[in-house]
Amino acid sequence: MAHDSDLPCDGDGRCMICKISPPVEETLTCKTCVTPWHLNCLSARPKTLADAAQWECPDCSNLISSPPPSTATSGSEPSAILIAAIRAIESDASLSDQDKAKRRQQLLSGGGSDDGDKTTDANNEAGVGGDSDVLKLLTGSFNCSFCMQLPDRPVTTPCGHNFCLKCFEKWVGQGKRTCAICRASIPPKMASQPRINSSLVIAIRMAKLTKSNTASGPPKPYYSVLNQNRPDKAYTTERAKKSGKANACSGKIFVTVPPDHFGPILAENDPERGTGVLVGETWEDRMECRQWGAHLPHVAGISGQSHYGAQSVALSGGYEDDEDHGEWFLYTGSGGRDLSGNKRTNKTQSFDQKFEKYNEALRVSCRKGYPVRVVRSHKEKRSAYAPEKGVRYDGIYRIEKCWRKPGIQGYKVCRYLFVRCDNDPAPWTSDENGDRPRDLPSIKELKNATDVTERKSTPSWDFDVEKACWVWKVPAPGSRKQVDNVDVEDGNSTRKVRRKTQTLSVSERLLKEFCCVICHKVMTLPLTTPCAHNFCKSCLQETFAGQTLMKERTCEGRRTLRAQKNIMKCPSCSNDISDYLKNPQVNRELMSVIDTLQRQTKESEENAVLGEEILNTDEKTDDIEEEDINSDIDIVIVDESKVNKGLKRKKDGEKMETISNKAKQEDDESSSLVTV
DNA sequence: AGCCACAGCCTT
DNA sequence: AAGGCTGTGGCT
Repeated sequence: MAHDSDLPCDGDGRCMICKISPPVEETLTCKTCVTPWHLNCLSARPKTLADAAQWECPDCSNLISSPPPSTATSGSEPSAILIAAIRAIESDASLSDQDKAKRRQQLLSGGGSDDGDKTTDANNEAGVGGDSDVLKLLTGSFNCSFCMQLPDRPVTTPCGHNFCLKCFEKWVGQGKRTCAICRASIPPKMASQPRINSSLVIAIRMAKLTKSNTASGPPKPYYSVLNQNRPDKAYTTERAKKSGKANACSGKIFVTVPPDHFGPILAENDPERGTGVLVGETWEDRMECRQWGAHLPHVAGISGQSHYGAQSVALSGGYEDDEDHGEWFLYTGSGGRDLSGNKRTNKTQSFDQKFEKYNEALRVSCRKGYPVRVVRSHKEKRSAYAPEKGVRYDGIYRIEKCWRKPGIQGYKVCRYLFVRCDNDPAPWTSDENGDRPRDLPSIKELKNATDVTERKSTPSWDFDVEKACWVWKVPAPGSRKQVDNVDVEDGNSTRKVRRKTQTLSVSERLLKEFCCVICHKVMTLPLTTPCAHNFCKSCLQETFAGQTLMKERTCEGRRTLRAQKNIMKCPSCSNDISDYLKNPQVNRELMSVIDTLQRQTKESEENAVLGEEILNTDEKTDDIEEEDINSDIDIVIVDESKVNKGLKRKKDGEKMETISNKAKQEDDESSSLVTV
């Protein structure tokens, strides 16, 4: 790199060394990268006017001799190609200055020279929409400028540049504290704890997957996140504002049974351990339990389909009517509660339960005598059989009867008699054998019961006296669903593919990943915070509308206390991003990818509508004025009424002052660019 | 696309 | 300790 004392002017034209904005005659512009430098602060100045005209900044002139850390194998070639490419752009008379700037930017941020000749054309392949183009597009835009590879763990600097985590760490490890591309300083926290930009991860993974899919023959159906690509543990998505399992995506499902699988989960469906799910197995929480297929819903207590049957239930203490005797228990159906608003649980009943939905699913399992898996949660406090911690698999039960009766709260509830019928002993018993058929307990409440249902036909799951174990007497119902974690090519053409997989093109799915968490639309002027969350510039501005960086504090009118820093929490993760908000820079690489994807989507839609070729269109409207992109955010803004869309809670105790409201106009313009 | 759910974290 | 809050995922 350049001599350590050499630094260019920043985005506002201020010299990064002396911090003044030098007049034009004191600035020197690099002929290669067109960055302005302050003449007086340069360690080596050009000697003649002619030299000045052909001057190359210390960064560019050293590009060849100082390859970035991890390009040892590729040596100087990429840099030489890069410079040649920049020169080609500069000499292209057909481009406006703006276009040139845009292309330079793309190049310097890892713009692919992969294609050899037309370096920047990856972004202009709109309309074709071929899936492999998407990978090319990402390769052209997100390549780490150190190693020239598509990063598998991308990190984004506050100045809006993307690198591999490894390369970034290496760079920082060398003591560098400025961005390798624009020289903006890297905040200490980012340097010590870089965060992976998970939106980019998903996008890149998706593009790679798509490529491998198209490469090997017919296109495979695509799942928004394929099971095999999910992490082993539950994780929180970009959109989920609070971390924690309640708002988490499930992790990988380890077993190979379909979601509507009845009965025990056997060893053959457990490629991970080869044991199947064993009675007594305990998991941390419902999410983890889900991953092993014992009980899939992570909130609901019943897993089932009203016309098909119920596969499993959870005893979690949600219904006070439940009565647990270990080998048998009385279970209460779901519903009867007012869950309006955003409640998920509500202990008070306000209407009768009916045999519909999940309750009906349980009744089907009762009639058919299907085996039902049972898990008990530590939250069931009144039961002696509940585990101390976590969620435990207790084996197979059968529903022998069901009925309705007035519940403790007065409203009618659906009731089910579950009796254990597993080949393994229950976790609480020291018995070495599993269950034998047993007489049904006498249930007092049956006297007041209505709608009593008993099984009339042979139970599907029953005890075989000869084999001395519980088996399927009637073949298990065929699964109507597909296992999510095996490859989905070949064979069965009647398989159902999820709706979203059929309708969305790759570009559209990628665009979905690039949605702003605040407005839920595809980002315009995307910003990436140091905590690695992505937002529209305007949305982030609006979120902190009217807030100042510092908070004045007065002590009951007497004297002014030292101003206090105003904490501005990232809308995604509650990290303080006030420092970042002083001068956030648009992630241009991301922006250009979004641009292209939007063009592709738009054009493929038009193609679909017209069914004929579309002529080359001018892309003028998609261009964004240079000045708009990184104009300062003064953490100032605008119209408070626009801010509260239920996404942001106001803090009452704090009074903020608005400095000005100049940003409004720009803002409206940029938000009008939102498409899709 | 809307509804529903015996979660789990955070605030009071 | 109790109640509030809220993305997610499956069913309809």
